[in-house]
Amino acid sequence: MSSTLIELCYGSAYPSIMAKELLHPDIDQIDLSAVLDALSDPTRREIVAHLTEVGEDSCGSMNPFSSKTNLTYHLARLREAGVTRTRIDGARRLISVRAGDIEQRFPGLLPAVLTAVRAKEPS
Amino acid sequence: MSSTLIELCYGSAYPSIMAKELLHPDIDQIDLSAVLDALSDPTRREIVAHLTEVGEDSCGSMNPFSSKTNLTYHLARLREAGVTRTRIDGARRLISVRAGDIEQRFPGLLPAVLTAVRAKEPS
DNA sequence: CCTATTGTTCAATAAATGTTGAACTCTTGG
DNA sequence: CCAAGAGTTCAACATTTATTGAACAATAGG
Repeated sequence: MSSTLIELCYGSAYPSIMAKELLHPDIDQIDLSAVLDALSDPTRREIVAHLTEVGEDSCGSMNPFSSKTNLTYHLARLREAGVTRTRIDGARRLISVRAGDIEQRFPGLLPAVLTAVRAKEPS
Repeated sequence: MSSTLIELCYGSAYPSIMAKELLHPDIDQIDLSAVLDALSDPTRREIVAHLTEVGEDSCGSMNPFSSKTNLTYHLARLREAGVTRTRIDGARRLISVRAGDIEQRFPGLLPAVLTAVRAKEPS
């Protein structure tokens, strides 16, 4: 795992690379431990469930789930694990779940987790 | 989570309770975070995969997976999460996966994880 | 150009995690 | 009863976590 947050976010500590493109693992590099770890946190699961429902959402819209700073952390965790994709849209970041990729890599896993989340917390 | 290992193992720090009955959550108390957390560790996943294959096994037979001491820790983790059941058989402990219970509580979850484990490490 | 908005970075902190070796307890077979 | 085998407990440790507030950077709109 990267040591600094900037490396975790951009895959490099180079300032020149900032705000260009965020680091996403490609399908083959998605690691089961990382995914399960990402999904083992209740806040992150709620984020994933929410994103699954709405398709795509900005960081700011998800403030109810956690504080702004902490959200950055959790979203980085999800993205770095390969669970979500973050695309830059002006000043905002739009997040979505990489449902197809995760399904391709670990069939049945995400649906099972989402079923469990919905069972506990009805939408 | 319990503070001391003895509490984690027996649900109480009372020495008189030792070696009598190990603490297992019942189905309704099995927590998704705890299960995902238990399964997020590669060593524990291998243990679960192995147990799924052989049905039931003793602590000592699983030494290849980790050191004796560490095995106690990981097995306590799995048992406390509700993933495995440990029954005492004389001087030995026989461990098995609570596949039915987990399936009832979180349908599809364990099969998906096991499929992923097998895909990575062919038996 | 200013400023509000959006989100990130940094440093700090408290707690949990995985791992180890030495000492211990319990059970069983001789 | 005693020694060997099975597994646990304990204390210690280096890492990783989740969380916070203050300061920062980038963009969009007036």
